[in-house]
Amino acid sequence: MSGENKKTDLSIAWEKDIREKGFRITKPRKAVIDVLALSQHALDASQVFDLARKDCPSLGLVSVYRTLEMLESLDLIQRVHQPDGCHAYLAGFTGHQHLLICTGCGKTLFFAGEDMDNLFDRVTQESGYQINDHWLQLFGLCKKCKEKTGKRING
Amino acid sequence: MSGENKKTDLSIAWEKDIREKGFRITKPRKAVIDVLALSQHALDASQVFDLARKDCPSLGLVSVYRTLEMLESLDLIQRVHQPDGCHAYLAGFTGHQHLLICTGCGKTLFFAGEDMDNLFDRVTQESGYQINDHWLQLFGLCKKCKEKTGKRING
DNA sequence: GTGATTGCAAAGCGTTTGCACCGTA
DNA sequence: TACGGTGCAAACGCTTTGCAATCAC
Repeated sequence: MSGENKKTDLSIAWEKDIREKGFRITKPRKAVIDVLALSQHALDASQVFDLARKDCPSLGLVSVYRTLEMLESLDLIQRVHQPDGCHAYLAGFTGHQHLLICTGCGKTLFFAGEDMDNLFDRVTQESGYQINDHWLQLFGLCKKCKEKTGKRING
Repeated sequence: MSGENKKTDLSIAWEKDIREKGFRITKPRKAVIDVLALSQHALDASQVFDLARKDCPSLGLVSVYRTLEMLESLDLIQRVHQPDGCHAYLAGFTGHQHLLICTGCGKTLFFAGEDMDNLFDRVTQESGYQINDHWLQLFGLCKKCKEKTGKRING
């Protein structure tokens, strides 16, 4: 489960990556990067804005959008699609989405799914399609949210 | 592969369903229903609007939105999430998304994926999450689009 | 110093709402 | 006939763009 990495390392690595690509590290960008690198939740622009303003009160929403765009183009974050929206971003790019998302609190983990090759082979044969990419997302409740709903009458 | 059903039957069944739920069948609704029931592609509001206007020139975009909302609430269509957007709708509700989408022409098929239980069990044990729902989407090229890109230098 | 980056304000775009008229049942 | 449904126009919210001031390198 790579979603439990130490995230401080991640933001340092990102800054290095960003510099090497010719972009500058600024205070607004640092604030946005820290928020995303530290979070295990998919966050939308507005949520990143609110959280990052604690570190950088002068931050503008526009800079959040522009930083998200940059980080996505560098494959440092990816857009996450959920039933209630597709405008949230998550740190950690794996090339394709293998996500486990808690519908209670939004906590998100990546997982490996190597044993899907059989399914892909079968669908390829049955459909005649050439499969190039895939998304696999599981929705459920994390341990904490499971306990909460178990203890309450109306979760 | 249920994506290859006879779609004319589908729109008749939908109209029955809609009437039974207390909604009226009107010309604008018929036009929208026919477009969705006949299409094997996920279509967004604007695409449905353009296609349905051929049958019902007076149709307004607002009615398209309202009809899409109604059909989704009746589980007759579902929203499809793709890398380039999540505002398209597809006929045929399966309870969860098991889709095979052509990135060339957008043609979409449903497929069965029963043999994913092993994966779900494994992820449940490793993560402690209680998995309630899942999306599995494959992206690739259908037979026709595969041939096209094979024959052209720049597809 | 210089050019990338910023925040603000305004524009843009897709979607929703208010309302008077229309058409189905 | 009654009221659900319609199209238009306006409102709305999120996102992008234009621009002068600012800041990293």
